[in-house]
Amino acid sequence: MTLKHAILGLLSKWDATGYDIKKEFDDFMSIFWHSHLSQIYPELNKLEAEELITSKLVPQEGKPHKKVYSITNGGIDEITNWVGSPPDPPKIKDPFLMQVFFMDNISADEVIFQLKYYQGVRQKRLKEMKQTVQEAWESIKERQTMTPRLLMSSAVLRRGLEQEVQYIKWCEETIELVEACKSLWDADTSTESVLPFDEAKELVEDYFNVAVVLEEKED
Amino acid sequence: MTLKHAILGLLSKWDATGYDIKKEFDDFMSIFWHSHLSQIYPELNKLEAEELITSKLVPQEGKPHKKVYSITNGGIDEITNWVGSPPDPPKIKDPFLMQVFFMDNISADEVIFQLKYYQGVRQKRLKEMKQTVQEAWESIKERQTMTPRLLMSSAVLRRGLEQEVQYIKWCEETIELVEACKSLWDADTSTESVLPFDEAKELVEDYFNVAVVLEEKED
DNA sequence: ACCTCCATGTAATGAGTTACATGATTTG
DNA sequence: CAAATCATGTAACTCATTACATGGAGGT
Repeated sequence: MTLKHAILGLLSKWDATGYDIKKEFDDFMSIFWHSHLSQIYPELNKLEAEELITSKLVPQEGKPHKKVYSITNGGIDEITNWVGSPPDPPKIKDPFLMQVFFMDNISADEVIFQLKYYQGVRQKRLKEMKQTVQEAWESIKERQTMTPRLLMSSAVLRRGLEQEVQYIKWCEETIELVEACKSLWDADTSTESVLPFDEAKELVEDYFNVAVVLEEKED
Repeated sequence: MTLKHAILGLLSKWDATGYDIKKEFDDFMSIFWHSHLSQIYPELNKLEAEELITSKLVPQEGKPHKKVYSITNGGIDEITNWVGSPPDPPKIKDPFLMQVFFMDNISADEVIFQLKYYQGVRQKRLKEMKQTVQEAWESIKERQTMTPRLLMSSAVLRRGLEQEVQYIKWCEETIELVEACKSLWDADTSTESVLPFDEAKELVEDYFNVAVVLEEKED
């Protein structure tokens, strides 16, 4: 249960409504968290009951009323404590990588198509992220102020950007690998044109070595 | 609901027990999936009821009996279809990145300590992954056979490895950044030694540029 | 006219985790 | 002698997603 800390962390900075929190999740925290409004609202009520946050109703003209939450001293204690505690392991669910893992079930051409399609999806996302970061950076430069908070959130945003860049590069390299090993998919039909093992071996080893050195030579 | 497809995907390759499936998740699929036995067993029963898989009881000596599952034609259809369909977006929950995002709440020294600690955690994991991949690769070289299945799973494993390598590098670079910007944390106490904005700006821009080029110059 | 933004919630369902229950064999 | 491995499951609980409900303001 870390939605609690995602909310407390945000409220340790500014007061906010449930709606604001959701937007912050989507805009700047999507690399490590996500949640629905229908989960955020009950959680806010729970945190208020635990006296980690308080709220006040703010009526507005031409817009619905809003409930603005503030963190309490108890809430500050809770978040400070949590930030300095040993982290839980990440829980990743990446359906696309799972599809790739099982793509021997479809043809080489379809594999390439899927990889290209997903590369496009990621490229689009990278572009959006770049723009968000760019805008945030411009407003920092205008204010001429750097704080620990801005520094740490920049660090996380950079991690998100480089993750996208690398995912896109991986798609590219994997497309090339599949392209070069296409004939492996024909193993049942024609025995002739199938890639010899030693050639495939070379290709896969090179593919690994662009990203990570597997064997450190010992001599 | 993709646990279904994780199981069907595995059974499209070999027959397996619930226990085997769990091990495969932990050993080779942990980069994109994870699940508990208490979730796998009921799911297997459900898939059998849907006639996507079948089972037979195999008694063993000195070990508990086991229930070996095989995929049916219906199951093959289901997995083939799914692999070629547009993927759901990934769902990441990375509590450590979230902690980093909120680490303005603790001192610069504590931040550096946390980053170093987690870097160690990731280094350990990388080492384990390297060994798993190495062993798998050795056995492939012995068999002298390359198949689409081995190719695609290698691609996913490499993605996992490079992800770890990059995460470790990010920790390193972020430690350096925080080290250089340490005095930002003293802003309240001494107004003197605080880092001027322009210097901080330079440091952060360099930090971004090692990983990703933010602004493409247009002239 | 329709869609998106603002704003808050409840209800139902689905997915995931932890705890409980059992028990022989092998490894450190 | 304790811990891990093999092997299957149920029950209780927490967390996450989708659907439902409401409604005005402003843009295309």
